[in-house]
Amino acid sequence: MSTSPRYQRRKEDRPAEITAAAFETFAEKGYANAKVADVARRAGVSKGLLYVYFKTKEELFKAVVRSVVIPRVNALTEAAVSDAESAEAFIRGPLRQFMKALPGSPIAIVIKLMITEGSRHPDLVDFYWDNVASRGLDALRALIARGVRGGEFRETRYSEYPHLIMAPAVVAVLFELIFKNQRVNSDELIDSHIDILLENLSVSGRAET
Amino acid sequence: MSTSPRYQRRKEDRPAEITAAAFETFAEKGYANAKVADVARRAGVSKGLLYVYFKTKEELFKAVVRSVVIPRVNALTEAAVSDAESAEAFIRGPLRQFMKALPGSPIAIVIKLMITEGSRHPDLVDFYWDNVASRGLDALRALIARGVRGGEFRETRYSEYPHLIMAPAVVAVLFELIFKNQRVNSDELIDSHIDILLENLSVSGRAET
DNA sequence: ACTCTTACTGACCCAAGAGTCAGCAAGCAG
DNA sequence: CTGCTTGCTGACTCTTGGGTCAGTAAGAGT
Repeated sequence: MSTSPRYQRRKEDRPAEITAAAFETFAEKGYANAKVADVARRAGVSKGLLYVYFKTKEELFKAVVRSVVIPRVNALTEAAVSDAESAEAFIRGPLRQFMKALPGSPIAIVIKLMITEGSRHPDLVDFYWDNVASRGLDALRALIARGVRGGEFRETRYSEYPHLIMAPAVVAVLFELIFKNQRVNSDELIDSHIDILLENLSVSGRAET
Repeated sequence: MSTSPRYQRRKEDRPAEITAAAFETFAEKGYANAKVADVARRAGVSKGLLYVYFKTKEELFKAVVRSVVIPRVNALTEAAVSDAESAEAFIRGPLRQFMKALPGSPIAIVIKLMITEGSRHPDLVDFYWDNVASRGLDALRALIARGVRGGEFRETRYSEYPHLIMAPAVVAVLFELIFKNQRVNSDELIDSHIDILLENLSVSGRAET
């Protein structure tokens, strides 16, 4: 009676599998409360093997952030600058969708980890700034500029501080993070904000609600 | 040669002193990385004594949040509802000051702790919601309602979602928390937001910048 | 089928830090 | 001055969890 092998050798896939398991674990528990043993179990791997691929828990953490963040940002920033649709259409469509999806997305978790562990990992903060925050803000600025150039929008404070465009979405993320998605309707909050935003940007003055 | 006593017995003052020291320590390190021994040393007290007054580290944490949060909230919410100044004046004055002060205030630290440890202390989250978030939002709603009633403001989405009023201030807090007050000018960001907000609320339509 | 490389395991080690407790001494009462 | 209460100390224990390594077995090569 031949037993099936107790494990397979899959050198190639291990790092990605471990990274994915680590992301889930960090998402649930936060960095400090996530045990390396948990990550290993989730990845279907022994603790020893994990330490073959990642020198320390901290290095594993950095790998997670890197692997999760970059792909998400590229897609959106590219879309924002393209001329495929009007700036207003982009705000009402893709941008609004993005904002509504934020609380449930991996980026929400990265934001949380940034707040939690950022002070102890300055290089990670730099990485996040360069690759996410800063690029996102630039994309928004470019979007508004495109709208102004095309005569859709007037010049407002939003050109200077695109932070104000994202702020409500970030707050929605925090509310769901802290209060476990019960005490505020994120979708309506985002919709209200988009209305206010576009009314403010509009060249034609106030429309009826 | 008589030595001065090695310690004084000050039963009454100990809890408050320990709570204060704990707040500073949690602020610097976060809950998980703060050592009880550090708190004790900072309070000028032995670890054993700390455990006389607080059964566990967690209970100490709750005591900290309770003692820090309540006094701050009362002052502002009361001012918001009083008729001493017009709603617009209140927004341009005290509310704006409050927003600018937020990142450096204890509330910022409590927000961080809420994000970090909230999931493990549901009763604390409830406490925070009841005594801070919910009350703050109600006060803002009341403020806007007062403005509308007095003919200063028109009805807008802000009445429904006062979250949108605070959102930029919260984002400013996060930026300083994560990026250590270098990469955004919080004060100007708040000023810009207040301008946009009041323009939107104004019954008379758009004014010149 | 036999060998050899190496991906992989899991028992182990050890530092860190939460929580305990027997005893010490401040300082009031008589 | 003496005794007694109790606020206070700090050395101790014990658990938790990050990190190691000697050994095991997958599975390719011959």
